Formats: sequence, C-alpha cells, structure tokens
Amino acid sequence: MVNPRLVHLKKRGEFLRVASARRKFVTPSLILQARPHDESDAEDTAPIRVGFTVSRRVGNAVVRNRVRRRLRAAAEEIMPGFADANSDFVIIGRRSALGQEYTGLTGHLKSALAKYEKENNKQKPIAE
RNA sequence: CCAGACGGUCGGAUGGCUGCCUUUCGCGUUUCGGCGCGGGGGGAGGAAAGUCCGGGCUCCACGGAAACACGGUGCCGGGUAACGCCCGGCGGGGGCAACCCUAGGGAAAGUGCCACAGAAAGCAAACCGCCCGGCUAAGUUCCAGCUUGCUGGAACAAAGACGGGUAAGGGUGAAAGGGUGCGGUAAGAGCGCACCGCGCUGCCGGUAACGGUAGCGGCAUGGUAAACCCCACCGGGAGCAAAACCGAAUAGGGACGGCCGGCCGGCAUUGCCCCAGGAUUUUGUUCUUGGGUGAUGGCUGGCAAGCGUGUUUUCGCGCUGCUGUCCGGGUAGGUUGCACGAGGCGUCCGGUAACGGGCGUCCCAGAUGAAUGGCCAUCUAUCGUUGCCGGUUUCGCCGGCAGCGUGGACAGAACCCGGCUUACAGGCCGUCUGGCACC
RNA sequence: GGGCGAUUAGCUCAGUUUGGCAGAGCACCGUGUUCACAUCGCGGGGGUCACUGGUUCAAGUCCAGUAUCGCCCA
Repeated sequence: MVNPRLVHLKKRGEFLRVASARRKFVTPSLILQARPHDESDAEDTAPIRVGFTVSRRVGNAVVRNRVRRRLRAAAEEIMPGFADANSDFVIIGRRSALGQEYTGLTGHLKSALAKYEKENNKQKPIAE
C-alpha cells in the first residue's frame, strides 16, 4: 500500500465526484475539495482517501512536481490526525505553494480541514 | 598580463530525522494469485525538451521487380545499421590572425517571372547624344554687272527634316551584353595590343571535387531552380494510446432446456398433403409456378388482461414473457510488450580524423492521477553592500582579504537507440592566435 | 506519449496557390444633417503581418528554427 492510513484517488470519475459535492475551501497555497461518504461506499471506512491536482497553469513540469510532492508530504503528516475518515478529499495546488514555508503549508491545510469539520457538524443535526 | 578563437568536461557537496518506487535474500502466512516483517542493492538529464531526421520493434497492405505520381536529399572522398548526421578535403565569402560562415548539381533541354522607373529587361535593339552624306537654307565674305543699292554667281555656313554610321558619354534601375589602360577612328567599337575575367583544347599534380600552366577564341552564354522543371540517389503506410493475452458488473447477441400459454387480422419463413399449369424423362421420377391447408414465443396491428407510474378515481403513458445452464464478441480493469543494449568504463592496436578491431571489467531508473521525495543543519560557487590593502591610462577599472545579507542556471524519464535543433547561472582543463612588458 | 493545425488593425476575417501598392466589415476620431440624440452622408487616423535568421533586386507570401493557442488518437 502507498500508506497504511492514506489512499490516493486515481480515477477521473472519483475526482469529478468529489468536485460535484461543491464543498470548496480556499487558502493562499491550496484549495481543498471534500465530499462525505454516502451509503454506496460506506462498507470500508478505514483509510482516508485523497487526490492531488496541479494544473498546467501553475508552471512547468518541475514546478508542478515540486508543488505536488510538498502537498503530499504535508497531507501525510497532517491528515491522519485532523481529517474526517469518512470523506474523500481533493487538494488543488496553487502557485504560491512553491515558495510558501512548510509550516505555513501545513497551517493552511489544517485551517481548511477545520472549516470543513465545522460546516459538517453544523449540518449534521439538521440531517438527523 | 590583456584581448580573443576552438575543443573537452562538470553542472552544487556532506550529515541527520522521516517517506516513496523497484529488485534480491531470509522468515512467516496463504483461498497458491499473492500478502506481511526484517536485511542488502539501485533510483532523472546534458539536454530527459522540441518532435526536425535516421533505425530497431509491432500491426496493416503487398506474388517478385520496375515504372509513374508524391515527398526528400544534392561540391568530392570517407565513417556508419542508417541518416538531412559526423570526419577530412575543395570552391566561394569574412577576419591582422587563431579561426568562422556557406541548401555549394544543371540557367547553350524547355516554360514562367524580372513590379516601379527606363528608349530598351532578354533579343538584341537605339531616347538624348556624337559623327558622315547629299538636300533646303538664315547669314557672312569675295567677285561681276550696273538702274548705286539692287541683281547674279562662288566659297564658308547657324538651323531643319531625310538617309546612314556608332554604343565612348547621359539618364533609369537590383541588374543595361566583359573591366582597366594605350593605340586607333569621321565619331566610335575586342577594331588592335597588354593585364585581369570568361570559354574551349592540351599537359602536369590529385582517388575525386579541384588546382597549376601553355595555346587558342575575341566575348558568344544577364538574374532567378528555398519558381515550375531536368539529372542522380533514397523512401510502402501507421505508430508502444503499436500489438498480444486474461477479463468483471450492466446492457445486448446466439444455442439448448423448464414453467406458463386470452382472442382476431396482416406479412414473412417453412413442413406435409391435395388440386391445376409448365419443363425434363420412354415411364416412374425430378424441378418449378400458383392456389388450398397446417405449423412457427419471427415481425406487426387491434381488443382484452396483468404489472409499473403520474397522490386517488375517470383518463393517460410505458412494459409484457419469467427463469436456468452454456457459448462468442467485448467495455472498465489487469498482465505482457518493458530494459543485456548498434550498452557503459579502462587499456592496447590500426587510421590525419570521424571511426573500427582485440582484451579485461561492470549491470547501471522502470513510474502509470504517474515513484526517484519532505524538513533541518553546516560548507561552497555566484550576486549585492561595507571596510582595508595593492596595481594602474586621476573619473574609473582590476585583484586580494574580512564582515553582513542572498543562496543556486535551464529543466523531470514514459518502448529503446544514433543524430540535429533549441534553453542554460557559472566553474575547471587543454590547444592555438594577436598585442604589451621583461629576460 | 504520439499525430495534426492556426497566429494579419482594438474585434471578426480576406490577401499566401502565381513574391512587387497590406485590405474589408464592425469599432474609434473629425465634420455635415437634427432643437438634441440615434440613423444616414463625407473625410481621416490606426499594422514590428507572432518572433528570429536565410534565399531573392524585393518576403505577409518561399525555406529553416523559436514562442503561444487549439484539435485528434486508448
């Protein structure tokens, strides 16, 4: 396995499904998209699933690789402790992630995850 | 020491914490496909890029070969698996030089084009001009006559049209039919001569491209082929998203069964029998056409029934076989292709070189939403700034040392290899050229 | 990864085949018409032909290279 606690999204359809949930949180260095699991894929809830997107507008191949690797390192450090395990995430890299301090990068990810958690808890009582 | 030319090479280093991909060994486990744990090895480039050429490999097409068409290449010789690449040489151009640039076959095989300007743009012609000839002839001079200012004659002659000679000069243009000089001439002209250029022939050197030289010709043959074209040589097409194998779920196709089967009509297919016609045959027979009759969950129309649905009724819409086993195509996905190769390094030999050969040694990335990383510390190249010192053609420039700050250029394999082109902070090494100083 | 195409005025496009003056429509400016505006008439400005070299007397056009944008292939 890639990581015992993080599984990567690989299919184009999975990315589109996360984007269609329309839950987006913007920070200076990254954009977080999230989607809670529904009944259809609730049978195994253990790994957090996350995908990375860095478009061509960010830069050439070297820049894109570096942005994606820094974001992946930050996600592997932060997400097992902070993220809701019953959700899929897509992290979209922005150009400023290249020069951002690493602690700032993890801070941005933490704040985006916290916003998602807060919104989720606010919605739950209505749903139940 | 300064300035420059060419070639080669490197393209951050070390350590710590923590991850990813791959491979191998050991142990454990297994539903025999693998999985887990631990140890070891390996993990981006000179351009991995652009996709501009050449090959390997795969599929498609094709009896062999050639030709046509289309595309490409284009001085000569060599290297190579091959090339439009590389090496050496030649011609032309540039630079004081080292050296650099060069798509560089054919324009007397043919066609096209050469705008504007100019007389004329390709075959020789003639606008202005220059010169000659006779003709007309203002005018000037001289002679003769006499009606003394007129007439006649002669010579010279501005100018004009005409006929001829010429291409030196003018002007236009990117380009005007060899150039310069002397002679020559009515004026001119390769008309003659010398040198240069050009062409032809011979000789010498060279494998050749080509170079040198002698004689002859007296200038004929403008440019454009990255315009069509001619000549010589090369090329079948597509590309690893090629191709091969395994293969879910869902829908649909086919075969064989089981259960159940509302009525009427049309079409189609088909079996058997009957009737009629035709063909064939001696006959039997066989074939065929039409009609009748029966069958077929093959299509279709209507009514009825059932189910679903619009909240319910009326009313409307949609569906009508259900089910089991097997087969084939094939999607998602997976595996192979896929990394031992025109391989790297060292050394010796041949060759001016590109390169070739022998020997030894090494195994050196294989991802697929795509691994080769993230964070930290120290050092270092560079750059900025400050101070000090030294050199010097004072502004200034160069070099060294120290402090502070910044902190690496272009750029990421995607089947592989040989080239080309493009991007690139800077460092190091070697060879050579010019200038200055000293011995 | 591989295979193709495009780039001309502020915008949309001709012109490229066969080299010679860079054009059209809309937009912009001035002016006339109108009490005023629109429409309409007349006149005008605006271009490194994406960029860099080469061939040619001459390049938007021909030939190489570069940049940007777009399309197709499982």
